[in-house]
Amino acid sequence: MLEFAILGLLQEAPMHGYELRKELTAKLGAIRAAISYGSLYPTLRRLQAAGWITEAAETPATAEEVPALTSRRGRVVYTITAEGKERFAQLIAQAGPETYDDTGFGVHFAFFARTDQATRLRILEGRRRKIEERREGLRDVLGRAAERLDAYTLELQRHGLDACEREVRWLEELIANERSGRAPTVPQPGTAGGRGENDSPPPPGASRTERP
Amino acid sequence: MLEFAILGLLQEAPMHGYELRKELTAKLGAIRAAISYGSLYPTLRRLQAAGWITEAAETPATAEEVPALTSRRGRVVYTITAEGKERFAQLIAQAGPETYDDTGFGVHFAFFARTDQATRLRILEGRRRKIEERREGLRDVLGRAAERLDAYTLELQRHGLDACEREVRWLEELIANERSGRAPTVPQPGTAGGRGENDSPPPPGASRTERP
DNA sequence: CGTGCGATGTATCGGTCCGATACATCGCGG
DNA sequence: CCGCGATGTATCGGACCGATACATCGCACG
Repeated sequence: MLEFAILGLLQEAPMHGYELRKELTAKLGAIRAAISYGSLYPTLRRLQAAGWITEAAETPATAEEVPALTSRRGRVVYTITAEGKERFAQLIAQAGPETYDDTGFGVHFAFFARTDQATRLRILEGRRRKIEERREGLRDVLGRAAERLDAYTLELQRHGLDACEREVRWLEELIANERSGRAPTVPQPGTAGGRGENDSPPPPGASRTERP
Repeated sequence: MLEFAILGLLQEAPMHGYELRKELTAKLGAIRAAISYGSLYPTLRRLQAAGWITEAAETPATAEEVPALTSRRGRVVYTITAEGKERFAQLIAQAGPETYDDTGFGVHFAFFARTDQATRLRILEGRRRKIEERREGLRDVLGRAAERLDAYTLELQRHGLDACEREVRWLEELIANERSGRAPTVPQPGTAGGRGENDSPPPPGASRTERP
């Protein structure tokens, strides 16, 4: 999952670790708290070993002076390679069952702008199916096993069931929008600034591995 | 987290691993998919090593016959010890920051029937604070950084923000109920059977480590 | 009559990710 | 001038997951 997110982000610009974490947190803030460095740095090393990103120590370019004095620990800037872009495209195309769990779906959704329409539709429907199954499970428990559980546990299930129903409705809307070929619309310009002119998704069919 | 859940469940009845997993899945179905055996069995071993549970091979009692023939691999039944109950009570009393993340809160909430009212209140308020912070973070991103993000990412944040607002409202209700000393009421007797006579929480102050 | 398949049941292994921790530099306000 | 918060890189132990292996039981289907 982290691998996917990093490859996706680095296609927008080269970054160093700290920056990567901040961008990741901003982009995925809705689904996970904050990426730990304990996962980030090992993953970066793994990606580099696989040849999907390259690591370049940041030197002040044309400054051969002050060579060893204090030896400022340079920031390490990571850049995605052509193989890395291929890998990212491949990860999108695969979209196995882990794509439908909470985290996996969220991360994939966050990079829908780099995903072709057919795959977007497939992922949305896979997620919907999964949530529907969870919903049925909760309904079963609330219906059949209700007397075996205490009031708090039941309340938790009820809240979970509500969230499931809500998400299914949300997914239905997104799927309908997707089928009609439109970008996700802004239904409520209500509270926070509903400025509408955002990136529109790439035209369906275009591969779109270059950054804008 | 798993440790806490296992100790909580085993206070209702001794169980073997498979059963434990099923009960765990039923009780926590709203917050996590299913506990993996890859976590369950090592945790059971850890709990046993710490002396919080005991392990007993299930023998057919008064049946010394058929001693070695086919040697049916007996199920292993786990029982909580007095130290285990103490440990559980201690885990409830601590309630650190990890109690407020999604999983931690869910698990603790599922065992609110074994938690005293003061702690329930503390956990609910801690959770509310945490969700409010997440909500503010999402509002910031949607307000300030909106033009830097694509339409899909924004839609994800909007959905996340909605979920936060919803959860805060839910928590407010629970907190109000808790302060008024009532068990969680059933607001909607709508769809699934709203049978009301469940466990009521233990009287505040009572230690309540015995099973009913 | 057998045979295969789904439920029950215990268990390990590799890998991902988190939380705590350590350490260093920089700019700014007190 | 001193501390403190932001920036920045990095490791370590531990929790948990997903895949896998293996064994028994009962029942439905041929």
